[in-house]
Amino acid sequence: MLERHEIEAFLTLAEELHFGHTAERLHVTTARVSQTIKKLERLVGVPLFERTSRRVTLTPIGRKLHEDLQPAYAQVVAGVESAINAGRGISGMLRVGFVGAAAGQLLLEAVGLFGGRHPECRVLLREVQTGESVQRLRAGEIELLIACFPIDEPDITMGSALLVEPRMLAVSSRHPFARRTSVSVEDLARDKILRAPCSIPEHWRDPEAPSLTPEGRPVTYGQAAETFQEVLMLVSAGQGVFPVGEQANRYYARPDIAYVPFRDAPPLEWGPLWLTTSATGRVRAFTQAAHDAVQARGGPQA
Amino acid sequence: MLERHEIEAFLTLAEELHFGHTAERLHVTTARVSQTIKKLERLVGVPLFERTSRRVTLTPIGRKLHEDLQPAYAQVVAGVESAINAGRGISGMLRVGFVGAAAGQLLLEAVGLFGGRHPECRVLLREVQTGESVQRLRAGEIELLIACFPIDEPDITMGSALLVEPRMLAVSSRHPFARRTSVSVEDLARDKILRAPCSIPEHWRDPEAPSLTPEGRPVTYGQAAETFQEVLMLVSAGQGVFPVGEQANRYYARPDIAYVPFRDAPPLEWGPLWLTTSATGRVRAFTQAAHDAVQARGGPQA
DNA sequence: ACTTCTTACGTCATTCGTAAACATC
DNA sequence: GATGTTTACGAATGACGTAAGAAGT
Repeated sequence: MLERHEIEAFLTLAEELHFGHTAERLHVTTARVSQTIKKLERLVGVPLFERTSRRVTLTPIGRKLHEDLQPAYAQVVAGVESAINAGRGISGMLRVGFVGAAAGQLLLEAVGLFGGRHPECRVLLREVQTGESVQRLRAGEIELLIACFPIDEPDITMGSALLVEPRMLAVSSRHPFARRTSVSVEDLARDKILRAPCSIPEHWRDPEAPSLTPEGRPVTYGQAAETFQEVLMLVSAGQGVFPVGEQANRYYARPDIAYVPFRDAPPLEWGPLWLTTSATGRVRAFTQAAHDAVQARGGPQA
Repeated sequence: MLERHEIEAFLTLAEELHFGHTAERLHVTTARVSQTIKKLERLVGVPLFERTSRRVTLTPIGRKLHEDLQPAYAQVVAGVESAINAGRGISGMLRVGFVGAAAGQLLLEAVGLFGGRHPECRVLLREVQTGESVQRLRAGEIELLIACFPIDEPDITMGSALLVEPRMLAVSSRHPFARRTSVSVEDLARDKILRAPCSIPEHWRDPEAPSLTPEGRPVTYGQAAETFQEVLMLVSAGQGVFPVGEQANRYYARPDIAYVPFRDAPPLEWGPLWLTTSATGRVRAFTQAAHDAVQARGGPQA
């Protein structure tokens, strides 16, 4: 079968009908065009062009080949370009999912910066619930997810943190902890912890005894919830406690919920997450914009 | 833009979803497939395949690219093949070389059948000498060669046998064997064998000891000859013996030569040979006609 | 432990440009 | 003789296979 340079030499010469112009368009020498065409003709078995040093014309078989090849090859080129654009390009649409309200303001700044840099790419923001966020990525409903780290899945890549905030524990306002000024990780052993995806970082747990606190107290888990509102409802009902970030205090302040800071928990990190196989130009450009927006504010801690 | 080998590697892998099978189909190593795909993915910017050492699957962008490329590339291939068929198709002229007189009658029947089927294609018959027959093919002086099998060249394809005839040994009429009613392959060790291309089938020889008979007797070779007349001259002069087909008895009967049948040699096969890269429509059509002509007679044995 | 994909490296084929020859007007 | 195509030849890119390595079942 034909090599790329052979097809392109043929198609270009069939258009230009001039070896010199063809060579110029392809950025090669005329000698090369001549040899390439000759090789093609050896393959096909008959001349594709009739040529004197004054005029080049297509033979009947050459004309037929051009008619067949030209649209087909254009389609090949278009397909590849479409793939490159999908993978590397920064246009079309980028669907960004976000969990909760915490990263909201941040996200708006990132969208603004990204939109200024890449006006030809629309951004669609969609709220997703914690429990379904990863499926949404995998299903291709969103290309990028802004959520809290870490998500320990082999096919998902985490970007750099956009927001780093102290941990707090959400408890019912009638809970004994509600009057504390701070709690410890060890206190988690003293009530049920409600379960929601991404609620408890893996490194809080001993890998060999995931149900123990760092000092070895047994931890018990309560009911599982899919959305943050469900969690708050269960907390309010006294069904358990739930570790959150400081931002919850601002966006989810409720009289029936108290947020008590941890004095010894590592901070909670929020940032971009995407399928490793879908690290497209759009995704990279948006995470870059988000990163830059955060740096402009003074970093993810601020 | 993509090179041919890149497109084919991608399309094949997208079909096979297995690097090993892909490499086999493309006649390259798996390492090459891996590198080619990786290069493609660098170009597109995202993975096209998701792979572990156990499973290979298309990513969404890979699937899209396959859907775009597959039909387009098939059209390119079809266009080129159509041109090749038009160019080297069954019209114009076909030059057929033949070795010796043995296949002469057969060839005439084949030409007659072919001419009836493809009146727009002229057939030029040329006698070629054994020693030069393959060069004539390679030089493009003939497109098809009717000679005796096997010719063990990597770039040459053998068609199905047109004529299968018992082996005989050509000896001088003064040779002791001349009075025998038959000879054995083992008798070859008792005189020098004259050398000519395609005289001794490979399967007569032990691959690890090609100068031994099946039972292990040493075989010695005499002078080399380029044409059959040269061989007969040397045989007549008592310089050695030479294995031939039964037809030699008919077309090359001479008082100074005796042809003694082998009682234990595999038969000699005659048939069409062509450059694998030049299996043109004309060549295929002619070999088909020759095959059909032989079948009409009752097969190659008759 | 085995299969399968990836990486590293040396070798070789093929494309490339330069330059001169050739053909046509 | 001017313009334009073909042939010849040395240089360099890059595609290839081998072999060792990594990863997953």
